[in-house]
Amino acid sequence: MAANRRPTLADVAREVGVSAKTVSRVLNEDGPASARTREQVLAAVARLGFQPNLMARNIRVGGPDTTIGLVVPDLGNPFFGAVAGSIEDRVRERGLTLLMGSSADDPDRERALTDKFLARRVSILMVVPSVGADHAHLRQHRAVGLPVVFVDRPGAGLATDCVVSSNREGARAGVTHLVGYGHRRIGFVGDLPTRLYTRRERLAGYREALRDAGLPDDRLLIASAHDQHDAGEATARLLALPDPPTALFAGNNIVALGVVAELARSGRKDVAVVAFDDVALAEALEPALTVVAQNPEEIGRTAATTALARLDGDRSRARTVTVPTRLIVRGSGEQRVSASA
Amino acid sequence: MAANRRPTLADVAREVGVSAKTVSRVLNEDGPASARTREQVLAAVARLGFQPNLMARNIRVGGPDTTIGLVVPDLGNPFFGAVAGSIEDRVRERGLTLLMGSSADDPDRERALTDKFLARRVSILMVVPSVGADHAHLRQHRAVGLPVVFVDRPGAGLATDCVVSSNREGARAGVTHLVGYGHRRIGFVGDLPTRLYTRRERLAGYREALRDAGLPDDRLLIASAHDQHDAGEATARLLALPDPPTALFAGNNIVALGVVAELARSGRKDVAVVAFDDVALAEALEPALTVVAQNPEEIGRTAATTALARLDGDRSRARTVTVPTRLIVRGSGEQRVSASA
DNA sequence: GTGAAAGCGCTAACAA
DNA sequence: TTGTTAGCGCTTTCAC
Repeated sequence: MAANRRPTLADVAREVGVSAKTVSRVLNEDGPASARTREQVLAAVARLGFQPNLMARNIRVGGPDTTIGLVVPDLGNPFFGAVAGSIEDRVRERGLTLLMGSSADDPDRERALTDKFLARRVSILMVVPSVGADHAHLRQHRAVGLPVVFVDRPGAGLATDCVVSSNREGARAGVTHLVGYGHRRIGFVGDLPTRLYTRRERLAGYREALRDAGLPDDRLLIASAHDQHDAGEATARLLALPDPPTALFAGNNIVALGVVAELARSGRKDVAVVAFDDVALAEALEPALTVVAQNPEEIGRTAATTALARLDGDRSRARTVTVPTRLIVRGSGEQRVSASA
Repeated sequence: MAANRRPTLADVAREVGVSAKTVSRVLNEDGPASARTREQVLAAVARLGFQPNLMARNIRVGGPDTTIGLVVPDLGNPFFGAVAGSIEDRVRERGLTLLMGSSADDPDRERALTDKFLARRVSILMVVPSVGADHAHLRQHRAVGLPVVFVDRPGAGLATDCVVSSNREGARAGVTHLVGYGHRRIGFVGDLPTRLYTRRERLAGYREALRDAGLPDDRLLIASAHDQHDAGEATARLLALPDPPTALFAGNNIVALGVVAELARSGRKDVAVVAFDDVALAEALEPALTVVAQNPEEIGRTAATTALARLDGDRSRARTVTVPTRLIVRGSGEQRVSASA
């Protein structure tokens, strides 16, 4: 019960009868040390259960901490989970540890998190920027050598490295797939807010595909949803239109869940669907869900690689890397337009 | 380009013409400060873009760092993502930040992560323990006041708080559901390794349900898989048995994906299924997937609440909290046994 | 091969 | 209301 304090370097030194510096030397394999001393020190360390205080070390050494700060909108979203896992894989070999937080797409929460990360002197800062967040304040940190990377979306007010999916091209390919099966009225169910980069890009890709096909862009066919439930309702509303869509394009993984669930609920097998971002069990649906798959592992890896290069002194211009998406045709896009139209 | 050093408290103090302590006071709203001084300090802080070094502060204050270390097997698994998000939600109000890492269920990686977290003097340590990991080394830290909580599985070699799902009861309820529809040969597809706590508990629940129903426990009906792909193959093997199961129980979310995908691939609608842990789109499958849903949010919340109570001085005995599961009947468990048997 | 002293950036304790 | 001194746990620097 005695809240005994943790042993320090000095405790170990005292135990062995050497100076603190000697212990430090042994532990960091810095400078020389006699075999005998080394042995004694190591024994004492084990005996006392000494664990060096990394914060104290960092303070003295002055360099950045061996952590990497990552802000995502939602830890529970599998897409961001996959990105985070990929980042971790890539930076682990460099001894970096992940400091993570979720912003809920709230600029204030994002700012609070990045401020905390900066106060901890993270080695690298990665952010999935929230709509409305400004990142001008990060400029000074970047200037002092902190790599800042935006992930999934570009940030505002700061020119720095950025890794995104090929949202526009992907959406265009997905919608073109639907057009190819004769659909002329294709609904778009996007996420919110409408100013969200991914939403805008994917909508733009949708519109490009329509234009390519000479189809009109009917605003009535464009819906939005915050979450899976809303996406289901938006789907129902679209299908209840006087002149309803015969196909739907889902703007992200969460929306896709809602769209697919609603079609299943209402037994509408006649509506073609393509979703942006892959979802679990897509291939087990009937029909199996055709998707524009993102590559979260590659996004994470690229972001990490870019940041590490900066850490190693890469001073080249900020670049935006676009990670390709891939149309995975599984069937749901192939419902032909019925004669009713 | 000049890798100028970051401003320190002393820089701010010099800029204003006061002592470092005064700046410290203003920033921490410690002690008094004249309106004028406060104003000047704040202005200088903004002008220099000063951000206090949290590590230095922590070192001096001596308490634990305002971080919480969390080790999960896989950041990309939505179950652990949901747990992590829930923990973060709960501890954010206390100003704690998440330090996260994935162990890949490897005891060495787990140990490396916990050691790093301990070296950072985390306020709380939460671990989803890997099979084969020993946690005796954590005892001394717990003794010094560090709350240690095992999540999803009990740890070995250390009696401390633990939060788990009602694995056994849940599995039993799920299998009983299948028994209720006349199934006498029910396959179990579990995860690996077989020594995994959740695997063993769920298998035990499965066996209890069989025993309750007076059904034999046929070892041939028990399969294992590491990942989704393997689970699909295991499913195929089970169904290819001379006397195959008419129903399957999937032992976790990943296995469920494989089982369901394989049944879809082979067009086997006659096989009943119940899965442990909910999966996205379960309700959109045909038939919709009946699951024993876990409650990752509640698991995370409970783990966090328990740990915070310890931080606040709760010295009561270590307790294991079991978070209830819930059978969500959606249809896939209701395929009746065909006459062929 | 080892140690003493100084200092990293910050705050506790005591003055003034 | 403000400043001074000392020291958190560690490493750097320089001496021996």
